[in-house]
Amino acid sequence: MTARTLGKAINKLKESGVRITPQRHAVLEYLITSESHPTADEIYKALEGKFPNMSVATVYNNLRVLRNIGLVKELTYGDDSSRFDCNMTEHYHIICNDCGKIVDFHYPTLDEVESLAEQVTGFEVSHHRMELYGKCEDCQQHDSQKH
Amino acid sequence: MTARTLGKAINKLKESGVRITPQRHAVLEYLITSESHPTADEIYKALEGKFPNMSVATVYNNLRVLRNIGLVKELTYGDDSSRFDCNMTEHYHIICNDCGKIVDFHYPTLDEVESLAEQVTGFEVSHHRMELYGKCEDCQQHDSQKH
DNA sequence: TATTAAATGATAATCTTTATAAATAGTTTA
DNA sequence: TAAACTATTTATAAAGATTATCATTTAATA
Repeated sequence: MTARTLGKAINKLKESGVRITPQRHAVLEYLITSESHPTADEIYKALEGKFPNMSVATVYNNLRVLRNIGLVKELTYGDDSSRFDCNMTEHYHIICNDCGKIVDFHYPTLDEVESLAEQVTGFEVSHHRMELYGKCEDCQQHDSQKH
Repeated sequence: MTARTLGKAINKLKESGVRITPQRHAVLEYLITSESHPTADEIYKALEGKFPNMSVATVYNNLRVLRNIGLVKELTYGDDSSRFDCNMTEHYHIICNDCGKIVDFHYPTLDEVESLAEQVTGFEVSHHRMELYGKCEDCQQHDSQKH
């Protein structure tokens, strides 16, 4: 399944006229196979075995390229590093306040909020972002074990 | 009205056992009177007339204190500087992609999303954030004038 | 007013991300 | 296939926001 996804993604790269370098391929592959939402640094560290000479800038460059093509979404949270998400089906995220885990959360897109906002504010709405925050099940268990 | 708000805020500071220094008072006052959502640096620059010796660190320190007490909300957006919001009534924000303007947008809190997320993910949800993005009326006009 | 803990100011440090520029390597074309 | 053309990579410096450190100052209160 991920192999197929990777193939599709690479086709999209080719169509966009983007060169497929080993480093780029590896970044993309890592994003697709890892089920997580890694930071640029995590990707960098994960690939330094294969590419001991790879620069951090290369990771950032490739993430920007992938994002511009629309293969990757960048999740930004204040000071912390951005995280990158390769799952392009529409979904929201829920984030653990304690351990930082990010879990996908499917919910119908909030179109009605967007249309109301257009009426009220006069903006032309392009998109929205929403995240939920809370405590994940693991951290809830850790808590209950302490008491 | 803002005078009253400022008074209330200062009472809350006193109750919390937080000292009211001239700098802290000025930061709070600026946040309340300015209808905008300033960055730390904007506050710093706005107050350097009154406090030529004030350190940027002082602005950050005070913003952290005010946030911890619950008088101020920090709005974080990736790389860009955080913005600080003193309007503690529940509301969302809509942000202009072109000029960065942030406008308050009132909408009933999305409680049903939170409760559904709890069921689906097993998280204990504490809160959520949502922002809308688009083009504000000013920037729409600028565009139409160009064509 | 004297005391004491908290806050300030100056500065250095940290951390993420971007810019720069020379070297390298895909891709295209002859 | 080899040469040529660029995009990409690498290494490094730089930028920008925020935090840490620590000596100095100051607000609160007894």
